[in-house]
Formats: sequence, structure tokens, C-alpha cells
Amino acid sequence: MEYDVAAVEAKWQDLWERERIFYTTEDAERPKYYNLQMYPYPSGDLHMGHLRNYTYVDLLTRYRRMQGYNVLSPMGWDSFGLPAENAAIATGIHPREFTERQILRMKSQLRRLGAVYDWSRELACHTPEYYRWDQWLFLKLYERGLAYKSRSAVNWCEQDQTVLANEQVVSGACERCNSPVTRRDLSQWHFRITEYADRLLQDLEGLDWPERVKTMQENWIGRSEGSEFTIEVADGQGEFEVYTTRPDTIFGMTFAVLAPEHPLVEQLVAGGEHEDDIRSYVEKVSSASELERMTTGEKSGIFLGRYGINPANGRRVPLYIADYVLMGYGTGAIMGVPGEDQRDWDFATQRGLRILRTVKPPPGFEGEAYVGEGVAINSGFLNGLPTAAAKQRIIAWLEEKGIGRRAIKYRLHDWLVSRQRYWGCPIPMINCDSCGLVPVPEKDLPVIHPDVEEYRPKGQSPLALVADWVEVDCPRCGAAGRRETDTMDTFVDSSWYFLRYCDAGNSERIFDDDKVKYWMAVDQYIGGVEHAVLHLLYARFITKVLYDMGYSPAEEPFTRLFTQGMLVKDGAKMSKSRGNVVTPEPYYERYGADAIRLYELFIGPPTDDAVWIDGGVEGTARFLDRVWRLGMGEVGSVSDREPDRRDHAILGVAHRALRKVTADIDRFHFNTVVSTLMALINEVIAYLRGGGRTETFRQVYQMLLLMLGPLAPHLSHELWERLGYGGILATQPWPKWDEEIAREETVVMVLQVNGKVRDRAEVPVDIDEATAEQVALRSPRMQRWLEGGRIARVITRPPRIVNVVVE
RNA sequence: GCCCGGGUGGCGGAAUGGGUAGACGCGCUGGACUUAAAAUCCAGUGUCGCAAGCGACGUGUGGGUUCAAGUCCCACCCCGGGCACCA
Repeated sequence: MEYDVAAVEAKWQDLWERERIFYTTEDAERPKYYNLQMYPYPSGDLHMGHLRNYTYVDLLTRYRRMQGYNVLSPMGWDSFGLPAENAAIATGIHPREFTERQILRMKSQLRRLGAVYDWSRELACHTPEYYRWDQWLFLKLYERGLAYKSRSAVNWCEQDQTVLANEQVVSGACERCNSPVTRRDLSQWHFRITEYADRLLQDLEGLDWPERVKTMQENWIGRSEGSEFTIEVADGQGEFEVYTTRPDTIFGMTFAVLAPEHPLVEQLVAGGEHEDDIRSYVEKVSSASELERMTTGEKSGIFLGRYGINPANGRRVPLYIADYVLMGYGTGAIMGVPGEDQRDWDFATQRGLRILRTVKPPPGFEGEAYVGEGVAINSGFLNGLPTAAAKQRIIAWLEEKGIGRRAIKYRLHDWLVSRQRYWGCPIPMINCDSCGLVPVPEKDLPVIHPDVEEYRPKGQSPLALVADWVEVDCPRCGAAGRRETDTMDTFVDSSWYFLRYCDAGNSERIFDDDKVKYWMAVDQYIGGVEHAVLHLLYARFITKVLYDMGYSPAEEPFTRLFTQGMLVKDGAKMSKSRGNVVTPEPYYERYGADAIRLYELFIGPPTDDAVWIDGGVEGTARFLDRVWRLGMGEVGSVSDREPDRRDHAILGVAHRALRKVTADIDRFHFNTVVSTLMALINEVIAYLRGGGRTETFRQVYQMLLLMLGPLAPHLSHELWERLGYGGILATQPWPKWDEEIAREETVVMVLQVNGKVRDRAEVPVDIDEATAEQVALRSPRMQRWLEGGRIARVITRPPRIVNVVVE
């Protein structure tokens, strides 16, 4: 009988949804399993690359369900963001309309794949029901001093006409549009993520995450230990702080450098003889793009015409400004120690500054700066001390003098969350001339996102043009006030949505305590590695804040993280912008969703990038076709004969396959799950050709369908029903293997002479060493290689291998 | 420059602790069925030598440890990713 792909798939997709098979509520009786993928931006059409990820998640949902877990697998939409807005600029269609249309399309495509979710929990962050809680969250952070507005140099994307967080600048360019990022001095909203730097770093340890991602976060947070101390400017012109990880080298400081944006610079320059030159240098540097500043060649800089005092030895050292010193890190000023720092060495040699070694380099050292550890020299009272001891000693001395202290610095910056764009959540703050910044009262939430005429960004949010929205009375004094017109970074939306899924419909609270307590944390989180220092860091931060506030029961949101590889075609990641996408439609029509799913699983290890091969789906379709014909009785024959060793053998094969499939799903080796099932069916076909037994076949085939259920659900559900196995496949328990049946009775033992395979013998699995040795020595083929030699040793590893060593 | 991954047939890949290298699939070759094609089925398919039972070689390169190395150690080459003047 023909397998009608379209009809069968539609039938089961309909049933799963109608019967709400994968909808769920809290149930204390069953262990919970919160299975989640990073919610998608509703970009419209899914290509094969997307389907790979959805297949993994769906496989897990179905598999854990069969294992008896109460599985929560929700779906929602990261629906604020630039693409909808850019489309609006191009077409005039309102981003809301555009977005909602895309959501519907994507839902139908997920359904077509056979992906199942608890749709009763669907959320979309562009809806007031959702973003109202973004705003509530913002207010809570503000109350706790974790949200603040301040003026500083920020990253500005000229193309998108908005500021960007540090995490969104990749090699000096905008993460979204890839155009160069410049610096601007602007007053912007930040979240104080740096306050959580230490906890974010420390708690990484307990997470079952890929090492790679943990390392990326570790580096991004960039904790360093050292000390800071004060340098006085000669002739009473002020003082400034420097930070160093090598205070032990302080005697080697022969100059000092301030960042061009350092606040003291203005004071030091005013009235000085090089005033104009210095000002134009500062001008030049600060207007340069990140990319231009990131040169690694010649270090630019200029002498300030002033001197500082090295506190260790009282010597006068020249003060410079240079662009290799960054205002955003440490104190924005450094001591220049050319002997022990390569950057300072470069700067000093380019200008003929004095170089003094204060750590003794190892014999034969021929490099420039010596950055390793060693014994202090030319360092007054530190002389003779090894680096670690010298550090202790000098810090104690600085503290005693009251000019320095131990210090810890992070590379992590506070998270810049305001954006000058339209399609995002409005920041719930009001500016009042007399009260200053006033939060919108909680009862007035949500601050509804207004419609606008003009979406084009012009350096401020298009919301600023909606006068009757902007102009409000100050909630505190009643005078005329103006709303904040910036919107929030969409990463704010995504930093807590997984909590909202636990209680998505709640209109009274952000979510119910008991519900989040039951479901959190996410047991398995799946997404792309590109979010390692973006979403995955922000989500951890916000979860910790909510935990501290008593809202989240979990301090860490994602217990286990899996980052899948991308799908590659023609040497590049499959993506719309590269124009190398493979659309699933023709494959759905020819082979069906199950064949696509199976090939996505089979294509390679889920962690690795995989190359799309057009003919690949044909292989998995052929496999499914064989499964079908087998179930329909079109292969071989069965009868009600007595069981014999053929039955025993095929049952062993099936139970071993089950054991391997279970282990391989657990360790995310989905590609070998598929190959194991293929190997199983090849064996079953051979078995049936040799005359199968009705009951044995039934047992084996049931196991096969149960294993195939999470992978190729439509076909396996249909067969399960047609063969009258009872109930719906999805709700059957995952089968158990019997070690006794799975045990192999005989195995092929390898016989080697001097490590080379010379023969093989079928032997009982429980063969002992002595017998194994005899088998090897008696083999005629082995004897040919043993003749004339003296047997020095025989290594037996029964029942695997016997290696005879001859001389 | 530093920190992670990774180099296995024509291709995707397999080989949890050192123990049959190449499972499974794609592709290709030959055959069966067919008037023909498609579909399906059967056989073959790492390289070299051989008519063949067989032998030699073979997991990026060069060394090493071991009875035995894709797997462990040392050095190097190449590819991918992350960070990149962070004091």
C-alpha cells in the first residue's frame, strides 16, 4: 500500500494539536523537564538550517515525554527588532502588521515539520501583555539602583542610527549591519551588570554548558587582580589614579599615559604651550571609529608638557596621552613600564623614552619587554624579591602611605540598553523640569507603544515625533513632562522570557511564584553559539536580579546548554542574505517531513557545522519507505512457527539497538541514532527474508516504531495505529531493553601476530584467557606466521583480541 | 599574539575506557526485474600489487611510548571559531 505523505502528516499534526497532547500543567507526581530553544525572531520563512534546530528540540520533547517526564516545551517570538522596522521603512507597512503576518507563517511551518509545543503559552514581546513586564522590570531595576542614565562615550552605528551595547560591537563593527561603529558622547540608559560581574563569573562553574561558551563569558567578564595608586602631577597640578596588574614593577615606571578622554587632560593642557596641538590630537582620536583606533602598529600619542612623580622613587616622569590607553578600562590611566610591558616598550622606543628593567629576565632572554615573572632588580626595597612577594610588599607599602590599594577590575561594561529606534519597548520614564527623571507609576503600565507616521531613524527615536504621546504630566508634581522616547534593547525582552513561559497568561503579575518554582530552571536550552556573550550573559544577569528580588526561584536560568552547529552550503552559513538557502517545500512534497527530519539528524554531529547535500534526504526517505513496507507486510514473510535461534538473534539485535539509541539520544549523538536504526532495519529485512515468526516480528517492530517515534513521528504514529498496537504512539512509555537478551553469545575475536591481524575466530563471549590463547595458537593461518619464530609473549584480552608476539 | 575546536575513502560521517579503521548513508560500477524508464532488489566500492586464496600500505606531517595508537606524549603544518593595545 502506498504511503500518502501529505494526508498522513496532516492527520497527525491535526491530532497532536486537537488533543493538546503536548500541552502541560504543573504535576507534582512526575519529574518536570523544561525543554527550550532560544525563541526565534519571526523572520518569515524557515530554511533547512532552522529546521535542524527545531528537529533537535522536538525530538527531545517527544523522547522525554515517553520517558515519563512532564515536559514543558513552549514557543514564542522575539518580535521586536530592526528587520520589521526596516521593512516598514521600505514598504510603509506597520511593523506590527508585518511581524504578526510573519509569526503566522512561521507557526504553520513549524507545524508542517511536525514540531509540537504547548501553544497555550505562546508569547510575543511586541504585545503590551508582554512588554508591560519589560517596563515593570525596568522600574524594578531603577528602584534598586541597577538602571541609571548617564552621559558617556558610547558606540554609535551610523547605518542604524542608534547606540549599541559593547556586546553588539564585533571587531569595531555593528553586529547587525556590519558598518563601522563610531564613538559618541551621549546620555543613555544602562543596566548595572558590572555589579554582578563576580557572581556571573563564579557561577559559571556549576553550569553544564559547553566549555567554549563558558570560556567566552569568562574572557568577556575579564576579571583581573592588581592594584591602583595615585600619581601626583609635579608642581601641584593635580593627581590621577593608575591601575596595574604588576605593581611590583613600579620602580620601572619611566613615563605615564592618560587616555585622551581622561577628565584631567583638560586641566593639564589649559594654558600650556602645546595646547592647540594636544587639543587637535584629542579631537582626532575621539572622532575616529573603533576600527581605526584598533591599529596594532605605531602607537599614536602626544607629550602633555607635564610631569608626574613616581611615588616609589620620587623621580619625575613625563606625562603623555595616547590612544592605546582606554578610558573605558581601569582608571583610564597607566604607569609606563617599558621594561616589563610590550606596549609600553613599543611606545617608549618610538619616542626614545628611558627603559629600565626591574625584573631580571632569564639567562639568554633576547626579547624586548620581559613580561614573565622573576626576581626584582633596580627596585630599591623590592630588590631580590620574586614577583609574587614583591607585589605583596609594594601593595602594603602603598597602603601604608595611603596612596594605593589592592584592586580588581573587569573588562565587562555596564549594559547600555537604550536604543534610538521605533520597534522596541518604550522606556517607562518621564522627564520633568522640576523633578528630573520620574518613573512611570506601576499602575500606569504598560506605556503603550504608539503608532508613528515616519519610521526612518534620525538619531533619535521616531517616538519623539508623536507629540501627544511624548507630552504627559509629571506623575510626581503634575507639571508638564516629557516621556523618554528611546526604546529598550531587544535583548532586554529575551533576558527573562523563559520565566514568563511558566505563567504566560498572567495579567496580574510578571508570573506566579508556585509556577516558576515548579518549572525553573530550564533543563535543556538549545541555541546558537553566537549568543555566548549576548543573550546568554544578559539572561543570567536578569535572572540573578530577579532571584535577589525574590521573584525567580533559580539563580541560574539554564542548567544545561547545547549549542548546535550551523548548516553550510556552498562554503557559507545558510542564510537569506547570502542567498544560499535551501527551502524545505519541494522536499516536503517529494519526501515528507519525516524524511527531512531524519536527514537533519543524520547529517552529522549536532555540535558541528554540517554541509547540506541535496541527495541526502533521498537516503532517509528510502529508509522510511522500507520501514513502511515492512509494516505493511510487503517484505519477506512471517508465520506462527516455533521460536528458534533466528528469533533469539533478531531480538538480541533489537535490544542492543535500543540500548545504543537510548544512550546516544542522551548524549546528543543523533546522527548515530539514525544509523543504528538503519542497521536494525537491515537486519530485520534479512530476518524476514529468512522466514520470520509473527510474534517475534511484532515485538521487534514495536520497538522499532517506539524508537522512531521521536525522530519520524508521522510515519511511526500511522504505522502504530494501523498495526493496532493500541493508544497513541506519543504517549507510550519508552521501551526498556533486557540486558540478558541484549547479551551477545558469540563475538568475533581478532587474532594478531605482532600487532597485525592474521585471523579472526568466532568465540563465546565468556571465553577465558587460556582458551582464547589456544584458539589463536591452533589457527592454521596464525601458524603460518608463527613458524620459525619464538613466541615471546601472548597477550589475551578475551573476547576481543589475542596478540602473539614472536621474535 | 593569546585561548578554544578540528584535520579519517570520491562525499557526509562511524569507531564512549588504547584492542577488527572506514559502521550507517550519499555517490559510483555491474547485475536482476522491465519493451523502456522510474521504483525496488542483489553484488562490488580506502590505495597499491595479484588471475586469485593473499600481501603491503593507510586516520594532516615528523618523532616517541606500547604487545597494540585515529585514540596517549613531544614538535610542527593547515582549517574554523573566539578575544584582541584590557595596563
